[in-house]
Amino acid sequence: MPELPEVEIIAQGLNNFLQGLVIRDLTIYYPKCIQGPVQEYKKQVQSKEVLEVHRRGKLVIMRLSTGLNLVFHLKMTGKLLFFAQDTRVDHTRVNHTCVNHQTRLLFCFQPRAYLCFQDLRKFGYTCCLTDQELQHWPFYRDLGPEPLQLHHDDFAALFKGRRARIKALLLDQKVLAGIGNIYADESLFLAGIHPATPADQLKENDFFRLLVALQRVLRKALDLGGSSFSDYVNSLGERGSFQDHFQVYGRGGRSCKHCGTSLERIRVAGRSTVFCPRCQPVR
DNA sequence: GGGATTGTTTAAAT
DNA sequence: GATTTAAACAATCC
Repeated sequence: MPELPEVEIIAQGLNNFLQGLVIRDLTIYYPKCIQGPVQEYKKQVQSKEVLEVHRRGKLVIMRLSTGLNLVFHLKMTGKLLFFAQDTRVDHTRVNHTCVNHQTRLLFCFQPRAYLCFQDLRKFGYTCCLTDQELQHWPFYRDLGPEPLQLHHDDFAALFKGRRARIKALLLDQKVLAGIGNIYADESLFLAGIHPATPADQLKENDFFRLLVALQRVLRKALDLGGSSFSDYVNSLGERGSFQDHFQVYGRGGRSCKHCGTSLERIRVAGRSTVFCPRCQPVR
């Protein structure tokens, strides 16, 4: 469930730790997490230097020397953990935080350090793409704008003439990049907008409040180290605390922190959706 | 063992 | 054709 704030924190951490390091070895425990030919992936990353690590949408992108990009999508339960040089590595994969039963990949760097890709659910994946391949990859190419770098004029335009429910569009990575179930529900609550409202029924003022709410929620989550209600941890294995500030997500049936009304749980765009019928009325 | 979990893709419907 | 919705899929936990 890492969404924009969690992926951003991971990418920033890895940028600090991995910049300038050279990939010396890669151990593959679960080949299916690699998209494309596995041996080619291994060959491509071998001896490459990490130039920089950043986030785009929910993707972690590690820029390597000679124009290659190591891309990760963490999906629900993916983790990217950094281990410094003095970490003991247990290749038997038993009861060890660095290499355990969740471990799918282990990168070994020079100077000695490790990057461990763990993923309980095995939905996460990685691929190695040239700059050109990355630009032409449909998922990457079609990503919508970054919510934190968006101006109010451009925001309303994203929804112009669209009848789909506002939450479905917030979750659509082609409309807006990086938003998932948590931050969609939380920002709609803060903006006082019912998640099932057709986008074309919203007024200019609604879009203004929605972008303010969205950016406020994302920034607060970033400040608090992300949401760790399940298994998210940053690149050092540390939990965030934004889950302690959820207003609606995962709180169906409990009372609204603002007005006391019982929060409702419905399905929108195939996903569990919680909202306050009083603070977010249908209009 | 069925249901819930989620982000994304694909197919079907409008 | 474009847009929208629903179903399918990945694997695991409870």
